Amino acid sequence: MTEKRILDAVGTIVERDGFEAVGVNAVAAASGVSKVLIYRYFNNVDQLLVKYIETNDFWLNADFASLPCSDVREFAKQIFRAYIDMLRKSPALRKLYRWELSTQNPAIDRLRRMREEMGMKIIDSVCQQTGHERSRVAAVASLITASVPYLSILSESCPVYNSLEINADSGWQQITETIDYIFDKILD
Amino acid sequence: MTEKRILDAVGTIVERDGFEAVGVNAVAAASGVSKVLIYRYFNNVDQLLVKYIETNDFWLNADFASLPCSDVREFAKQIFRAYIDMLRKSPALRKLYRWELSTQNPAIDRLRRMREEMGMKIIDSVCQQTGHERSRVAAVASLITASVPYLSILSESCPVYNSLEINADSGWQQITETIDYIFDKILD
DNA sequence: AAAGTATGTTACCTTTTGGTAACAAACAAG
DNA sequence: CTTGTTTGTTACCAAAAGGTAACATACTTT
Repeated sequence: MTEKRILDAVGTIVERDGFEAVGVNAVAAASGVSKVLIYRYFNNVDQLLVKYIETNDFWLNADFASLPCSDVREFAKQIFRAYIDMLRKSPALRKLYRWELSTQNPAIDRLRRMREEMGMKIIDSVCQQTGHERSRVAAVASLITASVPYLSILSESCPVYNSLEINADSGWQQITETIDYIFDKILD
Repeated sequence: MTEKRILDAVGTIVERDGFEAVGVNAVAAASGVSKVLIYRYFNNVDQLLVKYIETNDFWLNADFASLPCSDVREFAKQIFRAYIDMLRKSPALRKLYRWELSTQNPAIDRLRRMREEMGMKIIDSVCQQTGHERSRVAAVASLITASVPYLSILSESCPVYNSLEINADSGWQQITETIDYIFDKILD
């Protein structure tokens, strides 16, 4: 129960200030639990964060497998839509992506492996069913999947990017439509 | 002269550990200059960073205007190539882009305004000469210009992304080719 | 009832952070 | 010569960081 209170406090801090702000003192203050107990339950802050990431398992929550998959092209579009939705509605996920860019640890490595695995699976199936080059499909997928976290993180402090309102639905609708368009044009 | 030593030290720290690591103590240690002098020359760390950004003026250094601009499509491709090159070869620029995602201050605002202005100018000319919708062109440009900093930052700690070797020339060649390809397909 | 283990609190420690006061020397201008 | 400004050093301060020792309480287990 105390353990849960600590992890909940981590969640609160992450959503508000990001993973960078998670320290023993901050967590102790936010949870009302003594510092010493944090060290007893989790050995140090790193392992606390690992536990937080694992319990909120970011990539297991992303069950793209459940999407309707009639057409491959449509399936890919759906995946990107789900990806955008997740990042747009979850501050914690945005913070995770931001944190990744300046930190390295086992939890992040694991997430990357899962992401890589999932990505390859999708790219493989797209190639198989459309007959396109793997390298081309991989590059397109990378460009899109990389831009989405960047723009969603940026939107928190920069409302407009190249005239796109990235902090509003309208901007993301434009982005979604353009991703669809690229897919229609590229995977012809 | 002392001023230069301080700014140089900032550069060293930024390239190695990023803007987040620039503090009075760190700069004093790296430059061999007393803390007090840092406060005398620049009033605080924020203004020191502003000065550093302004002297290394990141967006004035990016003179895309000097590129050969026969065909618009070719011009756009050249710009993206230059953009990728800059980000790939300058650790400081990568660190700036990373820093931007978690900080807000006047210097960053200014950079964003310049970026926005330059972006709009290019997008305008592309639209004008190809007859494409502004919103579509803006969205494509945003997707690409957002993915490049993300992937280049990521490459420092994650060598492979969707099977692309983003920490090697080969991966970026693939990306460059695909950007060209997208342009040829989209700006038909 | 006694021993042992899990749970919690208080109080302390060191290091590093940003920031300043006070004093010393160098040098130009009256 | 002396006044004032620039340039610099030493030494200090308070706050916040990560981290631990020691003690108290409670709940099992034999």
